Amino acid sequence: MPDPQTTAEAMREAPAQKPLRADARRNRDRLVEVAAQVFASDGVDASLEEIAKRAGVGIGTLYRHFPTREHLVEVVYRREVEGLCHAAEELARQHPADVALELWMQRFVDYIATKRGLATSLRLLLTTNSTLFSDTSGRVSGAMRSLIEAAAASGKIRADVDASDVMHALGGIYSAPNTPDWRDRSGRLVKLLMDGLRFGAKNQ
Amino acid sequence: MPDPQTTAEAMREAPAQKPLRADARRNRDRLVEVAAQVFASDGVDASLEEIAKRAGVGIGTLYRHFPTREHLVEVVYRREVEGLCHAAEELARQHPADVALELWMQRFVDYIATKRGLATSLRLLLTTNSTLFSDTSGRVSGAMRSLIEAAAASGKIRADVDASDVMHALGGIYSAPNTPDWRDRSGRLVKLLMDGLRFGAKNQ
DNA sequence: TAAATAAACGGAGGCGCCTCCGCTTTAGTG
DNA sequence: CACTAAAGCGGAGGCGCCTCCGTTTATTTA
Repeated sequence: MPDPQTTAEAMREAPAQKPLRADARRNRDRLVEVAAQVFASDGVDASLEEIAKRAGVGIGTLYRHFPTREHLVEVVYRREVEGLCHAAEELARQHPADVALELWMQRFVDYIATKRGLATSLRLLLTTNSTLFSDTSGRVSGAMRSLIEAAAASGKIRADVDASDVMHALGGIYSAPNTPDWRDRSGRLVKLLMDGLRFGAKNQ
Repeated sequence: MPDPQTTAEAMREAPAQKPLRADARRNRDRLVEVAAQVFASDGVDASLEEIAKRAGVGIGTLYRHFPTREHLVEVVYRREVEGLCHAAEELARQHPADVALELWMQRFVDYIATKRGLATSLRLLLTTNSTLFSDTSGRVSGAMRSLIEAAAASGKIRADVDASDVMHALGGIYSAPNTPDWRDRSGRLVKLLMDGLRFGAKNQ
């Protein structure tokens, strides 16, 4: 019988999946990376055979790692959300709190922009897979909350704002129609929002 | 300029579609009929080529009439709802009001049962296409309301029930798990519901 | 290092989707 | 009825999906 403590911990951390063989791990990572690019440029209905080819693996390998298109999309999506949240920490480290917040919101908006085209399929995935939804939206709003609290604590923005309100304000971007000047508009929206947040702040 | 009244009426009745040529109409009807059977037995992911073949037409013909799978599914679905509502009138004509209600509810339940397997795809279609949802649910609840009101008016069931309550009660069927004795269960549910409705009725 | 074995690879093949366009049929017109 | 234009037909063809299994490769063992 195996050491119960080790087993239990391993189970909690990585549920029942032994480490992949080196080549398998390489191929898997490569596939996710390529898929992220291809989905971004061609949409989530892009050809999986194309993705396999660009990743330099056979279609069979793709299907072994990701039994359905949705599996692959989910992994890519989670990775992107992770990147977004990681960027929040990075920006917080390298800029004054209010600037970090502004830069991050801009990046968030850009990210949403790239997802607009995929909205239908992605919405479907997010409604079907409720775990995915709660995980990712929790991560994102958590990142935003940290940035806002830090900015408020430093006195760079007013202290009386609620993170979820700001989240909703950014959400207004969704309702904007698909005009060509979309990017500019959203950029202005973020600036406007920041002005509002800075208004009446203690420290400058 | 065309006669405005004729135009307006034609527009309201059949929005901008001139009558089909005889052969086209024949093929279209045939396709819908075959599709209904095939969807029922194989699910809404059944092969469209199979449907075309069984209907004795080329795949091109199917696609001309129904540009996407969803179009075809929608037409089939509307037809079935129509059938269900028509059955309500028919039953009302041929049976005492309470019996008509009971028979119809049984039929409704059976109908839902056949749709259980398709639930995911159908739910998707119904959430995507909100017109379809409101049209059909309106039709169905209307049919039910008529039956209930007639039964209440004739004194065969109590007069203090609300049609929407009964609708909800039937909806409880959805929550039942996919056990093998599903049919029997739902049959008993309908009987139980009818007993409740008859309890304390004026006329027997 | 060599052999053994378990893990992973990859692409052929079969099937369904959907478009495109040359051919057929229908519904008017004289 | 004969003719014609418009409407409709249909299936070949190209592409993507996904499975299956013979071959290759990483890891373990001796």
